[in-house]
Amino acid sequence: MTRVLVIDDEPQIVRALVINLKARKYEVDAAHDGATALQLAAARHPDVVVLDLGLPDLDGVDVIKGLRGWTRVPIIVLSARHTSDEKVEALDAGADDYVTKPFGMDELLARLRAAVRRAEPTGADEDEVAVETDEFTVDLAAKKVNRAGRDVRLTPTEWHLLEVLVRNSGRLVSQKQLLQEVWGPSYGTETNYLRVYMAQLRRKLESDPSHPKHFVTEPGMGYRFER
Amino acid sequence: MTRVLVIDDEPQIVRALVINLKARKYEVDAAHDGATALQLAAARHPDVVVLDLGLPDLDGVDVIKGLRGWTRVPIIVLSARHTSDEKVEALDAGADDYVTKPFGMDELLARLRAAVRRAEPTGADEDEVAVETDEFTVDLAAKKVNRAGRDVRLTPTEWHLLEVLVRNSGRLVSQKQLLQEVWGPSYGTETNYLRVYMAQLRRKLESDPSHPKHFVTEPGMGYRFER
DNA sequence: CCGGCGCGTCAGGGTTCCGTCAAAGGCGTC
DNA sequence: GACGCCTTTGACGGAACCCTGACGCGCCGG
Repeated sequence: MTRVLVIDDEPQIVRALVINLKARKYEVDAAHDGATALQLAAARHPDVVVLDLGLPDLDGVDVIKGLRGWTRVPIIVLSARHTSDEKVEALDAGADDYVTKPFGMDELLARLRAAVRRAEPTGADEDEVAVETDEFTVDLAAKKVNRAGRDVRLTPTEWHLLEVLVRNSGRLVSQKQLLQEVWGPSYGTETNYLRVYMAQLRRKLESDPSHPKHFVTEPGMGYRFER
Repeated sequence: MTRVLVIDDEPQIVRALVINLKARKYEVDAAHDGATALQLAAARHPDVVVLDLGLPDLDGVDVIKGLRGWTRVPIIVLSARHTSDEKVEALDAGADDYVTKPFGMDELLARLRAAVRRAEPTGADEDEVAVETDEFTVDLAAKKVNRAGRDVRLTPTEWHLLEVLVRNSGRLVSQKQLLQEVWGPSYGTETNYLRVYMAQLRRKLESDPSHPKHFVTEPGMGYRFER
């Protein structure tokens, strides 16, 4: 059964969604603030998330980023804001769709079906939450890196970079893709950023930073994380 | 480079889209009716499709179905119709997103980025991701070549050349086509480049580089990859 | 028999790309 | 306002890569 996580602070909207979804044989969890939402998502692993941007505790975009840190679950954003900027920001943060309130229930359900459908065949959203190497462990959900029993402190940018590499474990990630995912879609040529932060990651995580085993450089193409 | 197929019968909309997309380094094809659209999609394998529903020849939904018959390429629908029914129908037919006209260019571009982003890591718009021979394995998604259990390091040019040959596995690829795909459209006669890099590929991948089994020369014509 | 052509091989030199270090700029906290 | 942390930027040596020219070989036609 498809599991949906609904995040909204307005009870009547939550109720309407829950009723409609349950009637269509979805399994539904609901949260009314960002913190419980992130917690619920980690615990329940929903197949799709419906997220209202106007939450009491966290900014909606931060919720998106929090989710995108460790999962590719489809996120459909609900919002009362019609401005283009809001939409662009949410979509670039990692949302899959953006629906403005008031919305038609039929349309939302159709968008939800579309989101679930295209997520399906990739198979396991259960792409591990923790990745281990012989030297350190990366916990994507908890946003923690452990090395020799001690937690390693990473800056936000370091963590974001690590995240992208680990999520594509084994695959080559092009410099452009790294730049755009970490620094934003308007970046793509500032390869010096990559050099600096890759050096910092290696210094913090590799046992011999000048001869990296896990963060491999492919000259002229990009970087690759090997466990 | 990301390839976009724009389908719309209104010239001014097509022009606006093409200009904006090209300015952002997308490669753009355009069609003004459904028949040529389907043809172009098959020939060019776009990474994302922008489709206007009001076409002169075919119904928009039929175009969606025609595409969905053989590809999972993201489809973003443009339409002047605001009714819920239209949206539901298009989305359930296989569209990924639905934008009503008039639309904000920023928003459309953001939705386009979102569509491309989530389609990316699954890798294969192509059928096969990994190609095996008796001596080595080419993983097109991870950009990895494995031979006798060990990863083979390829330079960007070597990899690019290998990619073109493997994607045309079994077929003869002309020297001109190889040169243009790897070195750019303005090349076509510099066959010495091919000789050098083909030699390097064979040295790295063939068990007997001077008697190649997989990278076959067709004198005067081009090269062929045989698995 | 010999010259031309296409292909494979090799090695050098110019250029690009990467790792490293250091310092300046931005931002929030105390 | 001073401090600390993080990000951005610039500079430099060294490595990796790409282009280039030269040479040898086999094939074919003159």
